[in-house]
Amino acid sequence: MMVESASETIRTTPSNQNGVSSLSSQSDGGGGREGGSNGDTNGEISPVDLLHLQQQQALQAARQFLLQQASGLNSPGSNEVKQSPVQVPVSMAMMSPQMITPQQMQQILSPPQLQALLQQQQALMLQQFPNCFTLCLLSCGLQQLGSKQLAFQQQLIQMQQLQQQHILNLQRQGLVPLQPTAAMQTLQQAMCPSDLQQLWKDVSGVPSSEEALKQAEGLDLSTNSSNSTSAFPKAASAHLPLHSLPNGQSHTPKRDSHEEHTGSHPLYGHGECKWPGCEALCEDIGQFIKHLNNEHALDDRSTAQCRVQMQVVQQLEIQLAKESERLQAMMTHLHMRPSEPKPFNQPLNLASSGSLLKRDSEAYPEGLPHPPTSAATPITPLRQGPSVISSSSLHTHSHSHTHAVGPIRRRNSDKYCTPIASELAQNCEFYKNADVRPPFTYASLIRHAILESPDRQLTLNEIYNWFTRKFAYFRRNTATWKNAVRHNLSLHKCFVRVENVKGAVWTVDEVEYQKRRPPKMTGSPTLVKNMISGLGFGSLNASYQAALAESSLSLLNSPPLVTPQSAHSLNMLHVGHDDVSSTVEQVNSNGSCSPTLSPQQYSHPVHVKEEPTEVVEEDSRSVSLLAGVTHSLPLPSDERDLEEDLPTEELE
DNA sequence: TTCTTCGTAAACAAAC
DNA sequence: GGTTTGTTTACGAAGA
Repeated sequence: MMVESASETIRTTPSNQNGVSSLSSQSDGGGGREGGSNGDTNGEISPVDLLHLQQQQALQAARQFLLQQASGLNSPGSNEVKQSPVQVPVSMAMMSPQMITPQQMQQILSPPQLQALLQQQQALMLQQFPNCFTLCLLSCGLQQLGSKQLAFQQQLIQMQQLQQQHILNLQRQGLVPLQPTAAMQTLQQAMCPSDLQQLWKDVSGVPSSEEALKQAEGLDLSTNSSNSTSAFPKAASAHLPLHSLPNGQSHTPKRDSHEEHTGSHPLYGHGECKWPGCEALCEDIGQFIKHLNNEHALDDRSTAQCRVQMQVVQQLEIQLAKESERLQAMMTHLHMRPSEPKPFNQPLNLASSGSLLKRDSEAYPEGLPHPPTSAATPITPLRQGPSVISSSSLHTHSHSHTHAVGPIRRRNSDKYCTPIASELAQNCEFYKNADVRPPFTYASLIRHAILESPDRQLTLNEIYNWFTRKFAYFRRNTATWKNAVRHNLSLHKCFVRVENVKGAVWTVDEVEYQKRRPPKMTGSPTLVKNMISGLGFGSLNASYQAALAESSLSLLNSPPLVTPQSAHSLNMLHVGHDDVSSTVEQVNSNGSCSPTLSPQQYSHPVHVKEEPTEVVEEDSRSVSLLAGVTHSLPLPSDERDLEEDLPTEELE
């Protein structure tokens, strides 16, 4: 029964809808409900501007190619260029009035400026993704870049179409006398053979001519594509047909038959040729193969298109490298272990979408909730695995049973997720509108809700309201999560129920909350620090480790706080996973839509609006509560508060 | 393998 | 009597 119920929950969960499609639409400037707002909030570029920049980039790339070809204008090959006066107007008409011709572009901008524009465009593309992108990079490493690359490639396809149209147009006008040899040289000069091959596979999904030859000869090319940063599975490229060979040979029958067998081809879909700017209708894969061989053989035009595409990809790779370096620097700064090269075909957290996402939660270095994360994985890391952010986001877990969300979320929250306050602060809009389960435990969320309130106390109903207000996810299945909230409130000693005149309110006993953390990490700051370094940052969540190290350092650097009496408590305060967040928050949280709490604030004694009518409990809860009540006035965080709060721990 | 944590479901009681 | 609130137990999944 439980299983069925859970399964039903999963089935009815629209989490998948938050996946790639959702974010993709954002990327496309569709202005989805949420995504739109995010984009507007974080990006300084509108979809229209982005499109315009893309067009400019496409033209820029084309222009560069044309300039290179210009040197060989007098070559005899120019005679081979098709000239169709009639087609010129047509092709021109296909171009958006907003587009700027290469000539105009040249008049307006200098090559360096154009190049700078290109770079800028690339950066903007990265920024196009909501802040989750940066967050994902931080929390999940680069693993989700693969899915982002997909998004980029979708944009590239659009750019390709523009590029090809323009190039074709120029060719038809006789402005681009392509010379086969020159074109090939240009290609070869652009990149080394291996890169060329990789790009062919990564970007166009078409094997390079060289590789094609090898494949035709039955050579094993498995050695290529080192750490495939491509979002395209190797298998896909491996099955790519050889549309043409330098020597004029066509693809091998074997491959052909395979293509026809599988009926799939990266350049074929919906009965159309997906070659940039082609869209030729092909009834079946066989016809498509013929079309591919006839129309998209290795000629000047195809080479030019490839060349342009390569430049675009190169720029993206450069940008990726820069962002990677930035990430490394950030992680290093945050005491995180520099992430090792990870396959980019793994989803970003938050959401990661489906097919491309790995189900292995381990794939996420640190999860982010990346909820907002990747375009491909809008889901939270929780459930769908995807998520992701959880992102899910992150992974497409085949959660066929009971726990649609729980376990996954929990692990993510404890091990991989970024600090809750930071995460919520940075992605509050996302969670507020996207039906994505937050990658945090109920306890963490409840605690955050309570601590976020002015008086550090909330009634059950207020907690409910906070959940529904902050997370779209909690606007459904109310019976389930509300029960879970109540269950957590009752179960965890860190949540203290205080009777008011008006009723009962719930507060947080921070000390108790922190005590939930692994006992191993308690001890002297030095011990903690040593343990962290001893672990080599390998067995713990990077952010967690970083926070631990950070806390340890902060403790060491805060003599007033470290007293023999308080050392133990302090440790506990700084060991909690959400403390991690708290600690890290201080480092990371910059702009946020919701107030974030510093560790001191989190551990600040609760101020109960009205004195409890009676304190019946005599367990630690009551003791802690009394201590909290005693300290009443919520002052700004400072050492004194923390110090005063610490003795409560000794009472136990 | 065992223990712990977490999420979920459910039963139950008291208060509203 | 119905709903809300709070407590408790049980179970399964996942990770350490």
